[in-house]
Amino acid sequence: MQTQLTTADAYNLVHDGILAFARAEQQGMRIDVDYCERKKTFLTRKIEYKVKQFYETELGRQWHQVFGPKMTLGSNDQLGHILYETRGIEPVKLTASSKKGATDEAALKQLKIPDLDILIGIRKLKKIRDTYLDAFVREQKNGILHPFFELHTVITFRSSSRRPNFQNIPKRDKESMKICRSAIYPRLGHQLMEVDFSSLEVSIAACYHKDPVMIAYLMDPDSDMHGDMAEQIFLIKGFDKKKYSEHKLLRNAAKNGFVFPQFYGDFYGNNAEGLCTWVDLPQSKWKPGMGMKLPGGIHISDHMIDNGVKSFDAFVEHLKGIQDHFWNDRFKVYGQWKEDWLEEYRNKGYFDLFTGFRCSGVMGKNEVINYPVQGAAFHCLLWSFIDLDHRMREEKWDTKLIGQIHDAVVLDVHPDELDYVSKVVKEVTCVALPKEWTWINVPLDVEADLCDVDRPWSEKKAYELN
DNA sequence: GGAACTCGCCAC
DNA sequence: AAACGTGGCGAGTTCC
Repeated sequence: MQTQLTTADAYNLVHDGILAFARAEQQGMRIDVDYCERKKTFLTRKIEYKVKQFYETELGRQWHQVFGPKMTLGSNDQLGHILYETRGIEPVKLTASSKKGATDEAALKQLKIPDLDILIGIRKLKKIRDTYLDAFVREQKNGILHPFFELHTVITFRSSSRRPNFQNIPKRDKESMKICRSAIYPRLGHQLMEVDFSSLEVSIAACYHKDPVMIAYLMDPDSDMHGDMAEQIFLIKGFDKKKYSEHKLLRNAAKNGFVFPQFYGDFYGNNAEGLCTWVDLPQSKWKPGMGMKLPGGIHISDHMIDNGVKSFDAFVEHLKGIQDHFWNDRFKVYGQWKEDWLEEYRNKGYFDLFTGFRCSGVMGKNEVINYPVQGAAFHCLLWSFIDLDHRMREEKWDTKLIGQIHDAVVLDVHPDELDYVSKVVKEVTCVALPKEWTWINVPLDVEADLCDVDRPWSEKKAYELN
C-alpha cells in the first residue's frame, strides 16, 4: 500500500523547505572575526615565504626568465607553458574543455618535480585564505554569518548554498579543516551539533533497485561491502580492517576508488588509476618492493605479483573482471534496474523521483541513473529539516537549526536541551521519516558529532545519540 | 571595466 | 561505443 507522491507533494516540500531554510539563514552562526583576520595575516606571511622560496627554485627562475615581469604565480596558463612547452614534458592529463596540459595537483604530483610541491603548498594556503576566511569576514554581519540555502538551483532537486557556501568548508585535510572551522562558533553558552545520515545515497538507491544482496548489506551491521570489495580487488584472504590499519587503508581505497565511483557510473579503467594512487603503485610493470606495505611488511607489489597480477595492465584486466562480477553477479538486480530505468526514460522522455519530482530533458546514462537517487536522498534530509524546524518552534526550543549539508543537519544546541534534542533528531530521521515515506524500504541510521560548549566547529567529536 | 569563460579545488 | 553525479567560488584570461 505504497502512496505515490505527486507534484503537489513535491511543491509542498520545496515551499516548506524554503521557509525552514529562511529561519535557519536568519538565525545564522557566530564567526570569530578577529581570529579570521589574525589567521589571514599569518597565512599571508606564510605564503610570502613560500613564494620567495619558489622564486629561488630552478622552475621559478625559468618561469621568470620566460615571462619576466608578467610572471604570475596563480596563472596555470603560464605554468602549463613552462612545463609542457618550454620544458617539453608530455602532459599526463589534459583539461576538459580546451584540452591543454592539466596543472591540477594530481597532474603536477605525477611529474615528480620537487619545486612544484612548493606551488601546491601555496595554492592550499591561498584557498584557505581567499575562499573561506575572506568570505567569512566579508559575509558576516555583526559577527554572525548567514549562509543561504537554496532549492531552485540544482538540476537534481538537491539544495545549494552560497554567501558563503556552507556546504564545502574543508573537512578531510586536517590543516585546512582546523583553520577554517575554528572560525565558526555557536551562540554563547551553546554547542554545535551535526547529525548526518549514514550512507544515505546507497540506501536510497536500494529503495529504487531493491537488490536483495545490497539490502542484506544494509540490514546486517556485521556485513561490510567495502571490506568484501577490498578482499576481491587486492586478493586478500583473512581481511580484517579492525586488526590491521593496512587493511583499513585498502578498504578505503576500495570504497573511494572503486565502489562509489562505480555507483556514479565510472568504469574500471579509471578505477585502476585511482586505486594505484591509493596504494602507491605505478602505472607500469610492477617489481618487488613497490607500493604500500601489507601486514607482515610485505610490499603490495610482491603480493599482487604472487597472485598473478604482475603489472598495471594486468590490474586493469583484473578490475574489468571485478566490474563485470559487481554488476552482473554480486549486485545483478541493481545492474538490471539500471538498464530498465534507462530504457524507461528513453521511452517516456522523463522519470519521476519517489518524492514527486519529475526530471525531463536530454540526459545521458549516468545522469538518468544518478539524479533520482541524489534528489530523493536529499529530500530525506529536507523532510527531516522541516519536521525538526516545526517541532523546534512548536515546543519553543532554545536550540536552533542553523544549516544543512545535503545529508546532514547542523544545530546550535542549548546544553540543557541536548538529550531531548538528540532523542528527537534520531526519532524524526530514523522513525518518523520512514513511517511517512513508505517507499523507504531499508533502515535509516544517523551519526552525530558534537562540540563542547563555546567551542568552534573544528573541535567536534563523535557523539552517541541514545 | 564588466561579462563570460576556463581551470582548479572545496564539499556531498 | 562509452566511460564520475551535483554544486559554489576565486584567480586568470579573453572579449567587447
